[in-house]
Amino acid sequence: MKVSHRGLYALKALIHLAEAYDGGLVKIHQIADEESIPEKFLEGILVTLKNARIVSSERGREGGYRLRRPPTEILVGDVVRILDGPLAPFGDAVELAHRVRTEPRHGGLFDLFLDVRNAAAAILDHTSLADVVERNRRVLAGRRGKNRRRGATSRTPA
Amino acid sequence: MKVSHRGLYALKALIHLAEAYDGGLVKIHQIADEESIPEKFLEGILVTLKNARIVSSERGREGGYRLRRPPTEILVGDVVRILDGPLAPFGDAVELAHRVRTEPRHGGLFDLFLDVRNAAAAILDHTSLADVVERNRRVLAGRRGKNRRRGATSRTPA
DNA sequence: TTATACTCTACTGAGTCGATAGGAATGGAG
DNA sequence: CTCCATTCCTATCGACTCAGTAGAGTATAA
Repeated sequence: MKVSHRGLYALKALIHLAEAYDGGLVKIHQIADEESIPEKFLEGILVTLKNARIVSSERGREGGYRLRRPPTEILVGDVVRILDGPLAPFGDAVELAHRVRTEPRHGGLFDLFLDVRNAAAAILDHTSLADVVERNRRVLAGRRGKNRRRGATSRTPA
Repeated sequence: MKVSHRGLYALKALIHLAEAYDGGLVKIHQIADEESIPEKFLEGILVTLKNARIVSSERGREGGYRLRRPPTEILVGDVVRILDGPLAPFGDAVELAHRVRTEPRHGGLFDLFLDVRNAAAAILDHTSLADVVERNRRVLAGRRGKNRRRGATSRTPA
């Protein structure tokens, strides 16, 4: 699995929107400015996220973008898949499972890749935008405790 | 992290050499044939592996390739890094650690990526070619037990 | 000396990636 | 109704990577 600049920009933009979730619409220009993302490039990324129903938009003078669901319900794994494809290091989970069965001499190799993709999925599919925002704060505030908070609905510190 | 066809071919060729480890030299032609890899393409891959000191070669009539170290001492993680670069989903471990510290608004995001790369490394750096050969056999022979056998050098569980 | 095998360099055609340009559609403000 | 800020769409660009090929060069055993 590889995360491109596009994918990184998308995540940064979504984190921005997550932080502004209760504040209504946010304009592309503002996101691009504060996150140092080329504005025209971000345009295309947001359209992709809109088609994937992650964000919604309104046009015209008072337009802008907002998250379509609360930040606790948008998983990093989904975003990565939309922008950069499957989490697996080679092909996708279905193809890997297939090759485990059909390539007699190398079943174990693809099975190993499947383990890697499952390990990545275990992390990214259990981390929501809200979790990342929380983690940003934690890292910023000294980050002594190498705590692993899990779950889309995580709330409590400690 | 992304494993290219090149990386996959390399691993298949190395597994081939691991199985023939006690049998002396193996010719490119033979590997290419039995593993269905374009011969000229495999040529270049093996030179890369030779420069990385994973395999050694001898020229001339009775030439060929062999592993430079026993299959228990060659880790899949090393091979992937040689052919396809760092295991991290973005940049490498050093860059990620640096950005955790220097991007105040998104430290948590890069910290998350670091978790993913560590999860991948925990698997691939504890699996040797010998482990993969063993796993191939296991998968081939029914593969009921979803056992995780670890490498001769393995130390910590994930 | 010759056949066989590895070595090296260069190249190609297709595709991806980050980024930009220019305009069309939309909707609020005056 | 007209302006204008904003999202939306398409097209293009240059640089780069990737899978694969071509061909000449070098070492070695028989």
